[in-house]
Amino acid sequence: MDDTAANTSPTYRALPAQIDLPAMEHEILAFWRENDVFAQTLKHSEGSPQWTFYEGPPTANGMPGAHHIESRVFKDVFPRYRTMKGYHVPRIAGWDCHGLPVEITVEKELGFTGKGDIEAYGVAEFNAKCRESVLRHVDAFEEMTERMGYWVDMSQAYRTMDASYVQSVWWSLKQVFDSGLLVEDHRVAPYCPRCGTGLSSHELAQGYETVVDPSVFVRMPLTSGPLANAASLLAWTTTPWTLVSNTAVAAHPDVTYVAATDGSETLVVAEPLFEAVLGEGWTVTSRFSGSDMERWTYRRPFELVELNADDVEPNIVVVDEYVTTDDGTGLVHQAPAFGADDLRVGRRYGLPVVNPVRPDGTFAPDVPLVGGQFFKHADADLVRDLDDRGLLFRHVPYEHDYPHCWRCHTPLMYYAQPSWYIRTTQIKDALLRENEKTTWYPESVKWGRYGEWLRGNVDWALSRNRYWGTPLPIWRNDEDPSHLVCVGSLAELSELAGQDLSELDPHRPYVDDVTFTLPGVAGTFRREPYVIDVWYDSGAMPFAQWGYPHAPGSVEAFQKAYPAQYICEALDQTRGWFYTLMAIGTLVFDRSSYENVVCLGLILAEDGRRMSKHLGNILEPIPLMDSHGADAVRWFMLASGSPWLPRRVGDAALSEAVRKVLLTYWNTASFLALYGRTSGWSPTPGGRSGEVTPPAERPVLDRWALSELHRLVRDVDDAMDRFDTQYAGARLTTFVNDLSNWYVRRSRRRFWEGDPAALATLHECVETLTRLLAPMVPFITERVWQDLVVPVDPDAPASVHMADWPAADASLVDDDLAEEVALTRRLVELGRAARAQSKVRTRQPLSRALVSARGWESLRADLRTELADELNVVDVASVAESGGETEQLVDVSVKANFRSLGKRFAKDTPKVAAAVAAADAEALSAALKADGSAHVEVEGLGSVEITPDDVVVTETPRAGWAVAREGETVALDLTLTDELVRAGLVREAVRLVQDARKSAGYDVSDRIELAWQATEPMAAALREHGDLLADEVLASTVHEGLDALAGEPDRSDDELGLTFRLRRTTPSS
RNA sequence: GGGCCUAUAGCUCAGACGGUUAGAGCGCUUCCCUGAUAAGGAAGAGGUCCCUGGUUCAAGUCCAGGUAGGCCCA
Repeated sequence: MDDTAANTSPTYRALPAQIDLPAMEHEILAFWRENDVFAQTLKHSEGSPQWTFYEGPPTANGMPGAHHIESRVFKDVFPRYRTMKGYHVPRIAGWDCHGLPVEITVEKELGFTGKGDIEAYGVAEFNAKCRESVLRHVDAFEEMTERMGYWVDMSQAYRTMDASYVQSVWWSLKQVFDSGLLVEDHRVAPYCPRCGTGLSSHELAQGYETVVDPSVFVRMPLTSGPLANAASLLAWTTTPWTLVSNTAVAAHPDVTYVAATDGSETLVVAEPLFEAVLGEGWTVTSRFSGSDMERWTYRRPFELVELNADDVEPNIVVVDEYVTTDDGTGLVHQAPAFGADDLRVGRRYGLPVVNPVRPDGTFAPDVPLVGGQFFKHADADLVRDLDDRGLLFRHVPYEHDYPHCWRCHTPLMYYAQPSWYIRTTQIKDALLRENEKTTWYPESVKWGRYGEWLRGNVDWALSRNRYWGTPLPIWRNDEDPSHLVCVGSLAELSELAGQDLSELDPHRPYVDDVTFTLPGVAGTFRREPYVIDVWYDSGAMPFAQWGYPHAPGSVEAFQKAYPAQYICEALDQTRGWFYTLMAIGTLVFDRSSYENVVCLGLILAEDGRRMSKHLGNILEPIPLMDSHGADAVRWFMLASGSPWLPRRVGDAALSEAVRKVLLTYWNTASFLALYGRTSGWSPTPGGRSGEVTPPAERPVLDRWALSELHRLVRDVDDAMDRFDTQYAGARLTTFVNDLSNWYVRRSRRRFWEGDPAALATLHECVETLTRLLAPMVPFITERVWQDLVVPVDPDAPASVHMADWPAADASLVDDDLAEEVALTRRLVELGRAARAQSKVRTRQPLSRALVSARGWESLRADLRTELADELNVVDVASVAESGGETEQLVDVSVKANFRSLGKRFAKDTPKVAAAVAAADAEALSAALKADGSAHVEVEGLGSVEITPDDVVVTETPRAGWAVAREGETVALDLTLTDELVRAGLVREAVRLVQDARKSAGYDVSDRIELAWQATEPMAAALREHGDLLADEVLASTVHEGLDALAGEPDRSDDELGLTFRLRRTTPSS
């Protein structure tokens, strides 16, 4: 990076044509590190309007993967863009430290199987292990973060386990508590028996797995009602283990049920399911509604546990609207301990809650048959027993999605237990209102996946019977359990407890030990022994990252940074972080905490499958970036395919990004450096170019390049503003290609000659392009900035990432010119096609090309020259200009232009089109040319006026080689004169000498001496055009005859009859 | 069962406002060009634009209904 060259005037540093991208990136990383560039960009922008980004904290107890790169690229690119746009964009990293995942990792390491082991080990010791394990992979995350160029401040990362963070969470819970929305309730909720705790709905959402469960149809003989002892209810369940706790069978009050017999027995099922369940051979004997069946009694399937129901009769038919006839039998087995609906209905009928399953998921030991068995494992024995007793009607495997613990994969139970809830259902309207104000990318998530979720909102089950988490800050009076105190900070707790607890670790078990009394209140207050859902922690980060409102300065910091303008995570956070952020923001501040949210799709392996250790198709982040370069990976993530769709990442896709975009850009910059240096040119005063030609006075291609550049600036800015990196990427790719393969290629001669206008144009293009690319590919652009901008511009910012985002200069955009160049390039394509078909190689000059195209007449002369030069013809002319004998020389065809005709004729378009096709093409074309309009007879419409816009006229010369497409034609006159042949031979000779120069390793500016010997007609050609040859190959002297360069090796081409020698005359540097 | 997304060349994907020969890149074949390029260019092969119906003078594009796959949920 250091400039060792003692230049007399500022000039570019040399950019090697070949570049090792990963190696270059490591140099740039060192440069950023040494100069603290990220911190500088923040300092530089201080005082500017703030644009806030929130970092969703990853859990650092697992290793980072390729999908982490994806989200981090998107988290990086827009803050960089906004920084260049003049905003202050602080970015603070965070680590998610609490929660079940951490506990489970530690449990596994210690070989624990359940909570008993933890209690025995000691909660303090266990939590200390958790604290240690949670930051275990921080190094790996930091390494990846740095390597990929994700700028985020990790030095002051917030950690959700820090005392200030926890207290901030407490403060927010107290707000919720005070508003009456934090309440205890006894509900059936998903429960993980292994972890011994309930789960929230968003945790539940993480853990569905497809499993095969037994689907059983069970006979439950009726013991009262009209069918007593004559028929059985046929009930259906996929959880046979809950049959032990059966207390009722539910029917829908309005559904018709039937009793049907096959001659040997009579069964009751819902009429709509009669055939599906029973099949052939059954006859309906009676019909009744569900409500008719209410309170009929039946014999329960198992007598393994006491029902304990003195005042009510158990095992009755109950009715409720929730019963469906979608599947099963329309008769639903009820076990109030294990189903939310069951509990609700059971309560209505006063039915007992029978729960023989202990919190660890096993049946109580004293239960016959299944005592001690894990609930899921009991299915087999229970089903066999039913079968033995003739109660099993049918038993089939049933594949469905069943919720499992999102971390330990244990099947969940729906289990009645007391829990603390946040009544989010009561702020549903506010959540919908806040969602309306939020911009989602892609838009469909807003009212699709996420909106659905909000509309079906259920209360947030907040408490967990666990150890490593933010403790629930609620203390309960042991003599009056309804008397609760919610504590918002350690300071508050100190005051209540009458001792200084400001240094207390606000975790279990230490907070559990804190008790207090209140004056005039009997009893002692003890903490509710729960920790809270870890998702609450991350959703609280907008304020908790600052320790708001307790920490000094946190109020100011928070007010400046709430809400965020931008957040981004993968789509799986829809019901996770995206929800908890919005919910907590709305609960506490009545305002969502973010305005724009980008949801990213999955990153798949090259084989189209999810990356997993199991499949062995994981791409490790660091090796991936060290083989292709972080810029290539970033470009892929940002611009290849749609960010919100699943995408396959692999070597092929990455190397394409390298070749098509990064290297093409690099080579253009390298080309500029080469010729800028060669000609001693520099864009600043002091260089040779002191006076820069104003753009308007530069040659046509320069003006075109600048026009394209400024259209690009406009489009890319627009796209980035809409968070559309895909479109930005597509536009940038097109421009890089146009600049390199049209502007530079066509302008090479001017660069060889050191034309200041060309150099200035290319410099402006590369410099601006570099700034446009900088947020997306920060490494290669920094390198170009350091080598091509910093050395020549004393006012240039020290890093491209401190530079201003380019502003489009509308005055440089010339749409007419763009169209003319587009036409020229289309004609070039046609000409090249004609060349290829005619088998006359491009190096052979031809006398003329004939062109027919709309817009040709007004095509400016310098573009016609470009065309002639590119096609290597002496002259280009229009078919019409080629002589008065058009009729003899060209075929004319006329075709309707539907787009134009459709606007005018609508329904009649086909008729007009047919009339155009039927018309005399030559006459029509001639009339259009002469008068600017023509008439055709259309059936039913009479004479209709046709303008040139309404038709596509294609003129194809009958002689020569012509290629025509969409009304545009290029024809080549293949007549070769001796003169043309000699000119072609000279070009062949030039190419041979150039090849020789190149293979001899000469520098592009080296001068040579040349000696040749040739047979006819090559010799004649070289004698005639010797000056041209000398000029082209930088020969200061040309000798006919080889002797002048005795000692140099012969180089020859037999086909052309040429032998030559060359020698470098410039002293080699 | 519900919601959302996707379906275009062998592969990966573009296709503003509907316009009549549907494109690019990769790969394949044959050439051309090259004094920056790991490039560039021309031609060829390769398509029922998932299916069916509808709207329209005109549908890959708009509408409805299906099919298949993905994600998320019940």
